[in-house]
Amino acid sequence: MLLQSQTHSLRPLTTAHLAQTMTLLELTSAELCQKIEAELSSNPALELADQIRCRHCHRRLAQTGLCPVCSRPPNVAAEQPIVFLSPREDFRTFSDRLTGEDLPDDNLMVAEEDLPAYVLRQIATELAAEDRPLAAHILTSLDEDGLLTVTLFEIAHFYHVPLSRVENVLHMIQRCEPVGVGSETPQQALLVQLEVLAETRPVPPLALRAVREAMDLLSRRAYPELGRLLGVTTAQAAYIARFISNNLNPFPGRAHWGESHDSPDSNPTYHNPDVIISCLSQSPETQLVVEIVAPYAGALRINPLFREALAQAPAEKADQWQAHLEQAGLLIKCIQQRNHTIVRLMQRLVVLQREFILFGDAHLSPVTRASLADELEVHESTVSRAVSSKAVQLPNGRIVPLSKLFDRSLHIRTALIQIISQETQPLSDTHIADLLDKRGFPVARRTVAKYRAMEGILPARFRQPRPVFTAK
DNA sequence: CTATGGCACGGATT
DNA sequence: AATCCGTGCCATAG
Repeated sequence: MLLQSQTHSLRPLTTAHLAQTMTLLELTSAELCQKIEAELSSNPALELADQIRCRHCHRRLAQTGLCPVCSRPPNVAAEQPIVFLSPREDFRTFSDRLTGEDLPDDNLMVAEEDLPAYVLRQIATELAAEDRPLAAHILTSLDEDGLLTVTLFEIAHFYHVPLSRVENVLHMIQRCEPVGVGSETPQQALLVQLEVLAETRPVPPLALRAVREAMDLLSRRAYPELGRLLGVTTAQAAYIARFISNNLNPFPGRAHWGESHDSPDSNPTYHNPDVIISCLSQSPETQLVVEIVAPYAGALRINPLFREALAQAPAEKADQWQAHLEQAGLLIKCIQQRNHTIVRLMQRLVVLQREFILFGDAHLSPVTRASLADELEVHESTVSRAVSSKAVQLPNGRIVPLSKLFDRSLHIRTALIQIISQETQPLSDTHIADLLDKRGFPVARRTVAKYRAMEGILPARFRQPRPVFTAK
């Protein structure tokens, strides 16, 4: 049976095709990258063409010419996002991005590249080129808890730069996911986390003092003493402590991701984003740029020499070679299809969740996978597969699971958080339910309790009777 | 007596 | 078909 490698049908041709497309769709870009590499080394029919780059910005491309950002037509509606495949292989290019300068340290390469690469990617755009060695040095000096093992002074001394510059770089790093990474002590990590957390949700004012002044009491769970020190009751002290342990992590290296703060999910793969969303400008009408990380896209092809050689293949090898050829063609086609699906999906999704992407949690609209599948005219399970286990990087640098864009209750939970943060006296669940109802979120009282629990907020009677004012 | 958490059920989602 | 989520009912703590 001949392989119709020229055919560009978007519809699966064979059951094998179908099955493989399904499997590929579930893979993370990093996993796909590994799979392709495995295939490349075992299958001689497959080869890697030269990388194509944009003539202007040198971004890696899937097709020749200008990248979609550089070539974008001048007047496009803001709602229309720019979506394109970005064939970068992330962890590979980690060293690429640092080069230009000499690498300060050999152990930078393989050993613990997951966490450093993950963090570096988040700050890559803001980081001045001359600060890269500093960032690299810091990131490669982390222990498994994500804490710094060297002093800033040593680094400054090593590069002969002012301490303040190192501090600046560290500050950028600390504010990346996992928040607090690179801190020198657990205490410092907690402080950074509090700072970041306070931007998106209310934080008990005393938590800051508790961390700053009473770390030892916190770790010993000495709540009565803690209460006395802070001038509040034991119950309130316990609440603070619980808030801290629920929402903060003194060892940022053992990261959880996103906002979730449940049990230590030791998901071993740090998440390279599969999709990167950024803004073209600061204005609220900005067009969004969506990069779909698709390793080797456009660079993978069937080795023409192999195809020629096949004609004169020794008889005993002919079958095997033919199989190689078919396998390679199939893989390429499946990858194309995977990318195509993801592009279409993101294209639509970004439009639907534009508000959320730009303005944060409160603006998430509850989109279901089913409804999206319907619009795209694909099967629900296709969307499900494409969404599961992938991560997306938002313009603000946060990396969250793609499934968060399908969260049905996040916007209600943020409304709830907001209500509680503004309460002058603790409101009962029933009362909160009423308030939510007035805002257009009809939820049962019982559900309020569930949301509270999810957010690590204690029941009304354990909350502070009235806001305690502290020196900020 | 009121406010909450636990358990379990049914419908929606995956 | 399996799972998740919102909700109602009931026991319990304050």
